Amino acid sequence: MEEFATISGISRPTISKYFNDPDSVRTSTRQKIERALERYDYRPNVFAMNQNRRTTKNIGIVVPNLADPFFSEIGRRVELACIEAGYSPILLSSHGSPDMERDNLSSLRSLKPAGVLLAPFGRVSDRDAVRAFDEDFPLVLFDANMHDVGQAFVGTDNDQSVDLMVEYLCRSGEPPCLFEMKTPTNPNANKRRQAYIESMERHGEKPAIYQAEGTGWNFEEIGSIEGGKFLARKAFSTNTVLCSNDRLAIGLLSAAYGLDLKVGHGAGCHLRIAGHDDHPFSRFTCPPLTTIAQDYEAIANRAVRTLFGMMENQKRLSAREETIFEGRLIMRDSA
Amino acid sequence: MEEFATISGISRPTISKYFNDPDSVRTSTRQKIERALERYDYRPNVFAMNQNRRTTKNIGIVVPNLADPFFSEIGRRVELACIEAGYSPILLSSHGSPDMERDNLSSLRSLKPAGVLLAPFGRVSDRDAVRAFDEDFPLVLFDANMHDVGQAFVGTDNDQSVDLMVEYLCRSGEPPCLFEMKTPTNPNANKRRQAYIESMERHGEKPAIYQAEGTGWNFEEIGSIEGGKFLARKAFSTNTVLCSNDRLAIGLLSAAYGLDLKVGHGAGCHLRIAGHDDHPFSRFTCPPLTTIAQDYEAIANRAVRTLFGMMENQKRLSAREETIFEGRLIMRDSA
DNA sequence: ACCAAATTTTAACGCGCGTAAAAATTTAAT
DNA sequence: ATTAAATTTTTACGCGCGTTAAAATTTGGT
Repeated sequence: MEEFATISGISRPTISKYFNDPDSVRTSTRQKIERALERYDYRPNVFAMNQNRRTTKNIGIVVPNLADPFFSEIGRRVELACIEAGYSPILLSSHGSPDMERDNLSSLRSLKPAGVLLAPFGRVSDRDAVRAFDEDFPLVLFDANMHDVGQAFVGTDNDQSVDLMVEYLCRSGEPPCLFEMKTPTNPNANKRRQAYIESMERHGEKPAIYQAEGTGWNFEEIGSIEGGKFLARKAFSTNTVLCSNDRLAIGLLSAAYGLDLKVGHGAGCHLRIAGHDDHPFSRFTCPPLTTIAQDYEAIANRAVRTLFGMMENQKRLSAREETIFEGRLIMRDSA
Repeated sequence: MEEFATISGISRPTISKYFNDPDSVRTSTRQKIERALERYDYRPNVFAMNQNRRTTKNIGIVVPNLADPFFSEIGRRVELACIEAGYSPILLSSHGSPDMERDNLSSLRSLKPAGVLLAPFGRVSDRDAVRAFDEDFPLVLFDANMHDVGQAFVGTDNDQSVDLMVEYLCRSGEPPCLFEMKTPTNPNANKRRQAYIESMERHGEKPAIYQAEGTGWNFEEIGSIEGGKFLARKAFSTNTVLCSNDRLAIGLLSAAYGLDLKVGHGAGCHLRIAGHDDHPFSRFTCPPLTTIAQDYEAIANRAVRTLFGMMENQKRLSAREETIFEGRLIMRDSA
């Protein structure tokens, strides 16, 4: 920067000021700098900049698992929303491990982020670590809530969305049973189970829950193998299976196909299968998957807006802010 | 660090040495430090560390589009391989835009990465930017090659893999036509087309290529809509369609399902569909997709190994090193 | 041409750490 | 106990930039 200051004929502090905000210097000097910039490709070191700035333009984004298209999709949107606002997002995946979530938060500290968007694991997250982080930085949770942690939460209303799906399934055929993992990896699974039970009872139906063995993030495989066992044994009590998420549903669709069970809501179909989340590939399953669409765009935008709002008002929000968007029913052919 | 040095009773340079390599200090002092560490949660600022170190532990990883499961899968493996080796990978997605690829490389510079793994866009990458980066840092290309750029390339042998698939399809039924995008986003598409043509000629068959309109990264949608048009018009010259990649194939499967065309290699099937890449979800399509498996694990590991090798031998490799792994034929039900 | 306001320059310090050189200390070996 | 080798401490500088305060300059208005 010293060098560049010399050859551009401007003092270093002014150059520094320019890079901090080009409009903060006189037009004539700005032009001088920009002309020098063309001849001499100089770019300030962003980390050295951040070392002294009280506030950086860095935004941390942490998701549980980028290999899950749901998170890669919502992560992508959040990232783009930050870029659009002139910030430098850094997207970190915890690779399915709460330990790495802690590590990620920890390494974000050195970045001095202006704010952080976290989709936590939920109950298995390191509560103390998240809370400690929350003390030091503006923190917005999304997708999965954690009681009393983070200044704000943005997500989907599982009660509403599950109820909507149950309502539709009841109206259009047999009431659904629920297919989920016994020890769910997805942090929203518990809420959905609860929502399913309550909704069924409201509809005067008896809840029936089928839980797949297996742990980890290979939901399709679990859905296919464990769900296939239920199908083969004809264990499901109804012909309508609501899956806790689309990836399980995709696995179950695959198992049904292998067993020559025709899935769909039309005549001659053996089975209806519905999912939740509107996974990017759900439109292309065979048959296309009836599911609940989470409003990715709205969640991403609101989470980012909320964070930016917190960043502007220096001090913490007076009250924790929870925003939940309604899910939309996407009727396709599978149910 | 000054503070921590004081309370641990050790001088700052020694503390610094400890964090650089715990084994470089005497056992007794290491224990003192570690005991102090327990009482006083101190962690050095990694970016301040990197500011002066001639060599950091940072590894940059750049992929074209994390929303594509192929890249999120291989990115994930590369990332984990780096972590395992004690490095700090940072995974960047170019969101489908060559401009952002340039930006990503540019912002990686400030990180002073010990090395970078890049899956470039190929022809549409900013050749000069990549080459300039290559001058300054150890750079390994993977997935897509760029002529004479990067010190090494690791990928899949498209000639071999496509030939293998063509061979199988010819032996087991009608020879395949090729379904691809007219202006392919995937950097390997051109190689695969060429490989298809040559392989067909070697087998004494006439190549037939069908190109879908549309640009961007929504391959499934393009495969479904454009591929569906070909199917509806019965335009494909054979009953066997080799898709340039699995995502197109997934779209085409979906279109076939919608048209009530039974896909598979068994009796009573109208159509065979094959893909390429062994996309993480190809096992769960209906029917499961016959495809070519790229050896993700081998590619990821070799790319990382190669990079580490380059990082150890300070100077550049004498010759550019290209490693290509063979694809494996995965026979499932779709073809 | 003169003055106040706006801007830039000069000079200097700080961030959180790496690193180098010389001096002091500890350790291991004879 | 002596000595040499290994480590640690002291001291000081540097990285690439932000930031501040005072001094110098430029600008706009009249």
